[in-house]
Amino acid sequence: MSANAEIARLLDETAAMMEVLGENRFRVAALQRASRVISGLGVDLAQIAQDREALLAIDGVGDKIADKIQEYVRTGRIAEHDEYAQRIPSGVLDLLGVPGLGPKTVGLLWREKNITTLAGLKRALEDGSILDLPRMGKRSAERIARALAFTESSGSRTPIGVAMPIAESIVVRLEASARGATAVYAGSLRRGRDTVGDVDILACATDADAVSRAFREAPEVAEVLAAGATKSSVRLRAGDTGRLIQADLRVVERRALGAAMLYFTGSKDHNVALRERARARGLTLNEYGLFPDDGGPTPPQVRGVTPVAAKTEAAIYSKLGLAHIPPELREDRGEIAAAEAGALPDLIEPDHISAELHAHTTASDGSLSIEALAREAQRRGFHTVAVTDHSKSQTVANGLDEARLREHIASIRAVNERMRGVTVLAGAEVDIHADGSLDYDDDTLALLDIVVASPHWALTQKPADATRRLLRAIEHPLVDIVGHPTGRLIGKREGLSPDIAELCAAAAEHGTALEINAHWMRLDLRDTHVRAAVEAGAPIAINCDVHSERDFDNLRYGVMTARRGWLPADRCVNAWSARRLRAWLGRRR
DNA sequence: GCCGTTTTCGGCCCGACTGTTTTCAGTCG
Repeated sequence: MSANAEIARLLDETAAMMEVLGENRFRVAALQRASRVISGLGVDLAQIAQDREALLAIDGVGDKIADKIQEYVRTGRIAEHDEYAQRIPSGVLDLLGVPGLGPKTVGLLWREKNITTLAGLKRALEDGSILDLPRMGKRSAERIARALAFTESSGSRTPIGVAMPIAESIVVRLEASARGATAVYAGSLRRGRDTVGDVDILACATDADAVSRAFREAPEVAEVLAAGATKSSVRLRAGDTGRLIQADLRVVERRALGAAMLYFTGSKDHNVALRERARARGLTLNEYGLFPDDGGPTPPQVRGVTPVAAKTEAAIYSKLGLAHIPPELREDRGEIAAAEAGALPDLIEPDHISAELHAHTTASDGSLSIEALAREAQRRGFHTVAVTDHSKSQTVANGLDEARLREHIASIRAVNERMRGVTVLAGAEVDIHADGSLDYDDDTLALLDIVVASPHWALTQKPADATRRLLRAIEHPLVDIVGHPTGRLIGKREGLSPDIAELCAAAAEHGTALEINAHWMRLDLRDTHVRAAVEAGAPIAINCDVHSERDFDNLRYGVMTARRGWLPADRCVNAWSARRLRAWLGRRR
């Protein structure tokens, strides 16, 4: 695990322990904020820890947290974390992971009933002893029991590729449920995060009740958690995955849809920053609109105060003196300052993509023939598609040895001769061995139009080894793209933790593209890595790693990840004209 | 514990819903 991830985890755990102990909530919030900022940081804290000014320049990092970062880099520990860990059994923090159990209840469970593990909680629910606690009735106990079952079955976050189709089908159903109804999804899904905690839906309709009913009575609903006049929460069965995912619906007034979208899209940190900005301008912002701050005793919308802006997000940003900020950027990572300065990036969009540069055919583990692949690429409006089947070491994927590769290249060239309107490139996805050497020799690589080099195994190497390995591939004169550089699988495999800054600098120097693999199980590079690559000046590829026709549909997840990394279109090789792409591929051949 | 166009102290975003209460605490986003 990288230093950043570990420091973020220790700070977050410290905050959780402080919360259970009932300590000052602002100190807790400060640690949580620092943890979030650090986990999304592009630079490696281990590299800059000596530079105190650089640490203090990080949002949310002050003297105390800078001390903790330096302490961690020096000793591998944070003493304050250890002290709290002495006072609280570790299982108590697991209890906080159960939805509906907050620090107060967890603290009570621990102190009053000595419940310090999920198993202990389960026993107390079964034997009814949990009912001894103050404010703990039968209904609360039942709610906790269901929440516990939920965490055990599918407690972790859901990949965007699973959640997005669910959200889209809910939107369609709600819009059909009442005349003139409008529905949109918000939350981290709209921001394009690689995983989501839940699905947030907003709806407007004259018949709010009909929309709410349609939401709660949908066939996928396994359980209704809340059913208010404007807010409903349910747990849904997520397709055939066997897991459950929470979905929340808010029914809002059409005239305040923009304010609601802003509020429910988040992120939390972005919203807090916007509210602080509003306050500094004598305004107050909530999910009903941007209002003059008249210091009234009740919320302005309750008193019929006319909002300064509410209907659209753009109007609210405008009244706050900001350009409209695309959802993918709303993470409080400098987007507000950029919007104020008119310096937001000209972000890439799905329509900009006109080449797929990582695709497999039946020659290795794909399901399409070369020709079927080419036709599908053409149908999607692409000017170029690269056939990049696996190299010889990928025996499980039917990787090609040199002899088969030569035949394959001839077949690709033959198809390319026949096709009109789309260029089919002869390429390969070549394994990067653990030491950074490649799976084909240079003479073989020189036969190809394009080389994607990817790590597929030895994905538990030490960070320094991984950095050396990937650097060697980036510096290789015949490598055009490094595919899914860390090899992570979301929720399943952490993958490599190379020094991203070093890789990006080398990629910029050698003109080698780093790939965002658009498959929703990978999304690797991840958003923060893309941001580092953009800042370093490295080219980026967004590829679908096509194995079947449907894989092309994953492009949108890759593009959302790119946007989260502030990627402008002209830095993405897949968005270049055929001519520019050819010139780049020919630069060293 | 952070932070500053209200600035080095004294604030720190705001509302919906539930359950167990008779007016509100806890949780969530």
